[in-house]
Amino acid sequence: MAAAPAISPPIDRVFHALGDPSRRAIVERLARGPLSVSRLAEPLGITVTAVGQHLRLLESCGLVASEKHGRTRVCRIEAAGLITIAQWIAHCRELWETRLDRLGDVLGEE
Amino acid sequence: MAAAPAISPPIDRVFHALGDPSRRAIVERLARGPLSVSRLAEPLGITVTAVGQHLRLLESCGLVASEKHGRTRVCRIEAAGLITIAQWIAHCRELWETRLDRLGDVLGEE
DNA sequence: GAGATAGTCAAGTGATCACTTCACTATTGC
DNA sequence: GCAATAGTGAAGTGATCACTTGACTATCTC
Repeated sequence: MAAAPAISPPIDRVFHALGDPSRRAIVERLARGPLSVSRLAEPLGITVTAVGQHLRLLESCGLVASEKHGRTRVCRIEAAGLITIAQWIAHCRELWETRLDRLGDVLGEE
Repeated sequence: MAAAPAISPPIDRVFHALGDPSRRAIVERLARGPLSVSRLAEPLGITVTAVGQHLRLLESCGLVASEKHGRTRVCRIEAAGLITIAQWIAHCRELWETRLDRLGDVLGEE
């Protein structure tokens, strides 16, 4: 066995999703306003199929939402995914600052 | 050709780095205080070699720093990487809010 | 100096990734 | 109804990933 990296709950998927430049470009672009799949594909230099695959992933981790209007799928940004990672960063910062506080206490005691 | 996903500047690497649960655990753990390589490996259930590989990646994108003291490598968290992604999120939020503002203007005009 | 301890290097492996192409199914507009 | 348009599904491919093992180099301790 080449080993398993443990389970993959949402937060993994969100970071992983944003680790890809095409997907990050999609999110950034949708932050400016809703777009169709083919519109999203245009500047990326990849096929609509590939964009569709990225969108499925982005939707699955709360970074994008979409709905079909006729034959067009309209995509828009979804805050949930971004909030997830913002919270993780905040959590880290908290741990870090708590530690600095404790360190300050110890130094203060002397 | 199976296509290239474009260039990979720091921000890609940071997101990619944090997409792995072991690496995220390392960062989280170091937020509580500095640790040696083998201490980091202990709760992860992977070899020190693997941890060393993760650390190299984490260092290369400004999430961790380390220095050798004798035969031990002491690792600590580094803010740069986290700041990078926090800024990206802020950038997205800005785009999104600007758009909402413009939308508000348009609606207000009528 | 000898033996344990801490980490590193090189090579290999199976799994996953980011794409592709080709065939197909809605819709839309003349 | 028919052709163009918008998207989806399945299968395949090369590249990268997250690990491993085994051999090696410091460094510390007695």
